[in-house]
Amino acid sequence: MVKGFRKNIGETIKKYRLATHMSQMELAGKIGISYQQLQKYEKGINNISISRLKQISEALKIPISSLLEGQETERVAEDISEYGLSKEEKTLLDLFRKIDNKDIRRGLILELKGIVEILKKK
Amino acid sequence: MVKGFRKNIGETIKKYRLATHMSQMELAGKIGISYQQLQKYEKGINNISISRLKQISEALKIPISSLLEGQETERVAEDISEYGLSKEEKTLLDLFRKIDNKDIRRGLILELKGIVEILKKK
DNA sequence: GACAAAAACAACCATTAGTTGTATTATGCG
DNA sequence: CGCATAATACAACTAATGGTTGTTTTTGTC
Repeated sequence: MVKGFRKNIGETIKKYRLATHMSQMELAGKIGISYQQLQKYEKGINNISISRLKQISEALKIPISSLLEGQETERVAEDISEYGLSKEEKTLLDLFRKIDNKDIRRGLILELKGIVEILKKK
Repeated sequence: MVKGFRKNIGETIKKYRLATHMSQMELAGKIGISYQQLQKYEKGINNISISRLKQISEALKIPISSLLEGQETERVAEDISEYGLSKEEKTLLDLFRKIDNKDIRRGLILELKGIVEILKKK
């Protein structure tokens, strides 16, 4: 699954391999697999594991990140602020902390439980 | 092969998962695999492909690089998971996160604002 | 055109990624 | 406490694929 992704990486590998004038056999030899297997990587037929990718990056003398180029998600941590809380969650917490009345806080928790309970049954 | 590497990544995944208060089931659900399979990733039993890692990083809302760089990211995750929430606050957040309906979440925030407003006037 | 070397294609096997099912361990809740 | 239920761990199995070798096709270059 997620084939397009795989293929992309394979092409990137090939690109860097050619850039250093290495044949499939050479590179494959360095990382200890058959060149036919390397072909599969480059063509996106087989999945590439992290450890494999690291070996390849070392053989090509480039950082892993170079092989991941174009793969990194753009809007990664867009709405994540400190402590791994989303803005909305932070707002919630900030408001909640302003409620100094214990009973009201308890009540709110109960209300949430109720809502969650109802939503669960749908 | 190259087991140690794999395991490290699994542990990093786990740390980030816990940091965002996600259960194995939740995260596994988001990326479309069984939670048992996720366990294997976290325990380093199964290899993790690049595409899979990307899915995971997206589900956790962190860049892939965070999962790749062993040590450095470990500490970050540690910090995240240890932010000082009271038990009550944690409960609140956990419940809030179970509400997948955006409007309901919004409504709750508004309600809190109202409550805070009223309390202020006393 | 000939000849190698490099790359593609194919068929096959061994490993494992991924599944479901069950067991165990927390975590509430009355 | 004691019971329920969520969360995690463990086991057994199967389908998929990672990886192999063998053969064909392409790509030079002399």
